[in-house]
Amino acid sequence: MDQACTLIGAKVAEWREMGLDPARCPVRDLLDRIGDRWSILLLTMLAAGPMRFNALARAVPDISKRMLSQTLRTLETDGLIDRTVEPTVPPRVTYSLTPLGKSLMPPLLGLITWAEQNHASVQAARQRMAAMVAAADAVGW
Amino acid sequence: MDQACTLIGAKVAEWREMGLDPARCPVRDLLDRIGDRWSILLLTMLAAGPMRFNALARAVPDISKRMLSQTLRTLETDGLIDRTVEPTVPPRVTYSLTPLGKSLMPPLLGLITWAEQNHASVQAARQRMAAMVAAADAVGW
DNA sequence: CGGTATCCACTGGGATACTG
DNA sequence: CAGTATCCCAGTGGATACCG
Repeated sequence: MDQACTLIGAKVAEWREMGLDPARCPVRDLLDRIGDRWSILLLTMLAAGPMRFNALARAVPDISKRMLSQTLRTLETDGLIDRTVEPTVPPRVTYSLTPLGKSLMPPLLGLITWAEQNHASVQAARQRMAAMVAAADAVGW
Repeated sequence: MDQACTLIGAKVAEWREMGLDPARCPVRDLLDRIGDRWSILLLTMLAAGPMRFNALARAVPDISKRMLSQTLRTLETDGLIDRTVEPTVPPRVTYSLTPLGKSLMPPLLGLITWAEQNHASVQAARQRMAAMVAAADAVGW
C-alpha cells in the first residue's frame, strides 16, 4: 500500500519531468473514455461472455437505449469491445470483449474489490460529515 | 486475465441474484464519487505525500480554484483525504491521504499501469476507426 | 430486434471578482 | 494564502417517438 503510493508518486514525478502536457496524460485519457457513468459497468457485464443489445439493456435497467448504443460505439472505436452482426431477420447483434478489453479486467477487478470492501467505510465517513454539518447548523453556524 | 473475467462475471451474477438495486451497486457508487475529471488526478498527486492548496493548483495547471476546492471537499467528506489547517497568518492548509485513501492506491496503480501500457493500442484503434469512417464517406456512404 | 432522431433539462465546470 | 460568490455556457444524458 505504501509501496503503491511511492510508485504512483514516482510516476507523477516522471510525467512532470517530461513536461507532459496534462491533456495527454494517459490517466486522463483513460478517464475521459471510461470515466463516464456507463462504460465500466458495461465492460463488467461483458466480462462473463458475449451479450446481445437487449440483454445488456435488461442487465442495466436504468440505461436508456440512446446511451447504451452510444457507449457501446465508443467502446468499440476504442478497441475494447467487438460488435458482431448476424444478418438474419430480425438482426442479431452481439457484443464481446476484445483481447484489449479483457486485458483491462484484472486492474478493474482490483478496483471493484476495493469498492465492495470499502463501500461501508465511505458511507460512514459521509454520515460523520453530515452529522458534523448538522451540529454546526444547530449551534447557529 | 481470463480468470479476472470469470471473477468479475461471478460478482455480477451475485449482485443480480441479490436483487441489488442498481443505484446501490458499489461500483456505481465509486464511479459517482471519483469518476469525475479531477478526483483521481488529485489523489495520485497526493500519493507521494501531503500537499498544500496552491501546490496542488500548480501541479494541475488546468484546474480552476473553484473545482480544486470543490473536489477536495468531496474527497474529504468521503474520507479519502484529510484537511489540516494551521491557524497562522497567512493560513497554511495541507491535504493528505487518509488510510482509506491510501488503501485505494494499489488498485489505482493497476489502472494507471494499464493506461500507460495500452495508451498506444487505444489510439491506434481510434485511428483505424476514423480511417474506416473516412473511407466510407469517400465512397459516398 | 436493434437501433436513430429529436427535443429538452440538468449540471459540471470555466471566468471573474471578492474576502479573511 | 486559501478560499467563496456569482454568473453563465456547453455538453451529458434522459424521454419520447420513430425506423428497417
